[in-house]
Amino acid sequence: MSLRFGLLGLLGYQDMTGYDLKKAADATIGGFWDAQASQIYRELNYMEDLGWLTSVIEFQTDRPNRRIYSVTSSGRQAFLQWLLENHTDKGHLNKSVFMMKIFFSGEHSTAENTRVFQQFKKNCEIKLAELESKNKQDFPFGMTRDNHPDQALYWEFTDNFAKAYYKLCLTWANDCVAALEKRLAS
Amino acid sequence: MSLRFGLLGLLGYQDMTGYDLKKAADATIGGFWDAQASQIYRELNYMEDLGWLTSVIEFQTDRPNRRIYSVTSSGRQAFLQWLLENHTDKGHLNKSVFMMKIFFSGEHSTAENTRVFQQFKKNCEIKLAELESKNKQDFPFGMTRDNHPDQALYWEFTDNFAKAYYKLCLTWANDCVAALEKRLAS
DNA sequence: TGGGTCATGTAACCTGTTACATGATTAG
DNA sequence: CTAATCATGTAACAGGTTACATGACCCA
Repeated sequence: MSLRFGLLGLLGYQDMTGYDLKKAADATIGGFWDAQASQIYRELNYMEDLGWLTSVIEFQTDRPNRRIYSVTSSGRQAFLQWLLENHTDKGHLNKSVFMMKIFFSGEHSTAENTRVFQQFKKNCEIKLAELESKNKQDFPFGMTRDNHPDQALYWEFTDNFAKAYYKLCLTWANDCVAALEKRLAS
Repeated sequence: MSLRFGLLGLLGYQDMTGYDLKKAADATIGGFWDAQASQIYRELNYMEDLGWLTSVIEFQTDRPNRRIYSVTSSGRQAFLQWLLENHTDKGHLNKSVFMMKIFFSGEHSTAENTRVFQQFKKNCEIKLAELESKNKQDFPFGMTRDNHPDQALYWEFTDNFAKAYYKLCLTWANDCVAALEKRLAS
């Protein structure tokens, strides 16, 4: 349900194809939402049925044709309403498969779990590095910070959150490893 | 798919009914997994079909009968295998409706967004308080730390993560509010 | 010549959510 | 008297995932 509105939001910045949207989503909301191409096409189709989007086909000879979507006024309205609706999602930690596994990791050996944490740390470092490098570039498809000064501050907020999150993961994992080592020693 | 294994894990500590499991899940993995009773019953049913669980009915006169589940050896095996499988979920930030809304909040007024952050902070404080108070009690249904010394350390890890997460949320929200106020002033 | 990019989709599936139903007992 | 607790479920739905299919062009 939320990817739907994410797509509407992105299309509010710029008319795009499903293919473009996949890339735009990865570059913008990708830090907290992994959008599947198949779902994007399905949502676009559905929203066009609802009258939230219209599309035109751009014919190409050397490449596949492109279906370019634009938001209608009723689509825009639906988007704004969604933004104002009461958040049922309150930003809470939820559905973390990783935490589920950690919770039950007492079934493994201490040595093995140490390795799991080390791997986890590596993943976090990769994520952090991605975020840092992404930072320097602008978003694609005309979604530059200059073009959208009112939005850019909020883009930064989500970016800051993601960075702080992965830093937290790193320090937490370090603390866990330290606790495991202490246990091994005793 | 993961609730499935969460239930298996909990039943590994203690035979229980679906009703018990709902409470046990809330008290243990509730910090990062909100389990729905209806799904619990469905999963129990499914796992019994798979042969991962067996159940006996305890007849009661004054209250509804209780169907008590126990893990079979094949269920135990499936659980252990799941634990060892490569994590596809790498603990990454994903599917955060809240972040999605923040990302697009440039459409609102600065004043309104400040209120959103204040509400968010309140929610986080409530969550933190819950975690602090939960801390002092033991888990229900015989899942005490003394009974499960090997597991208790990992229970703490997930608990620590949840606490650190909500603290991070608070400082982040404070920073956002500060940035918004700075903008209002300029 | 093989893999990546461009570009769009379908189908089946799995997981989780929401709403509803039942009905006795007990505590405030 | 009323609300909560005990206890188990069903049905419909929504949303997201995985796997697959197509086919041309371009670069190494």
